[in-house]
Amino acid sequence: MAKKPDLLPGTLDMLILHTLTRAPLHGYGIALQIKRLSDDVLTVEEGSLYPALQRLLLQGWVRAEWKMTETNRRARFYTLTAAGRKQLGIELSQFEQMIGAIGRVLRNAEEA
Amino acid sequence: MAKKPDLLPGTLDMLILHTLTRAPLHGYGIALQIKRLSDDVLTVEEGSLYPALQRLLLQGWVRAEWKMTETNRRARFYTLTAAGRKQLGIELSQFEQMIGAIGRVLRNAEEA
DNA sequence: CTCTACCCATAGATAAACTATATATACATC
DNA sequence: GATGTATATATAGTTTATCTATGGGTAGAG
Repeated sequence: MAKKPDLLPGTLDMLILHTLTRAPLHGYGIALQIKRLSDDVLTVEEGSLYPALQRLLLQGWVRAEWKMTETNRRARFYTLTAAGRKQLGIELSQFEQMIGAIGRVLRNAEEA
Repeated sequence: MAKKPDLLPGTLDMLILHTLTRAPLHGYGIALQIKRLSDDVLTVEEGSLYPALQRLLLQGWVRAEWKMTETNRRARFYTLTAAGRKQLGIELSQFEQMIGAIGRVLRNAEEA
């Protein structure tokens, strides 16, 4: 019926950083977790995920190391840095501000 | 301290369509209203606004006519069409679904 | 006659996300 | 030993939305 965007643009970095607050994870695991926690509403495509992780690395918000998974596969595990944790806080508060502002606009409804 | 995006990408069309549910408005008025209702959090730049209005026209979600404003100026007034109203409904429900999904992901907090 | 607020519009840059593709391994099943 | 599926990373190329910067123009106040 309607095209479904996979994500709300501008929120991916925040979601990834948040996902890493619990424990280090590899890219594939991050994508899976976001998908599952969102009840399949949010889907992180590979072509969005890996460039995003490169961005976060470059900014110093995460660091990465190659390890073996529980299922015995090579994977790159990402860990949130102190700077990343701070950045997450910034992004969360900006996001909430935006959502609040959009809510105020939308609540100004068509006259009763 | 942090760069402030003017809008959440992907939400502008929805905001414009919603603004027109009350009454026809010209572009400048739409931008002002969004800014004011959001307490200056959301700023619709002209370079975003007018291309967005062209998109909406092309999709048949609004129609436009030149009129004079109360302040005696030429302006293009946009009116929501039936299709636009329907589209607004679709975008609102998708937006709410997204916000809900993001909320579920973010609520999965760092272990206590 | 100058300044400010009002009004429209587009070209070009930037950035984020998507599609498509490539590579590769572990393990189960046939 | 072949085949398939789920796991895992990565990039090239496209699309699209938004922003920056710029251009034009008018009404009315001072």
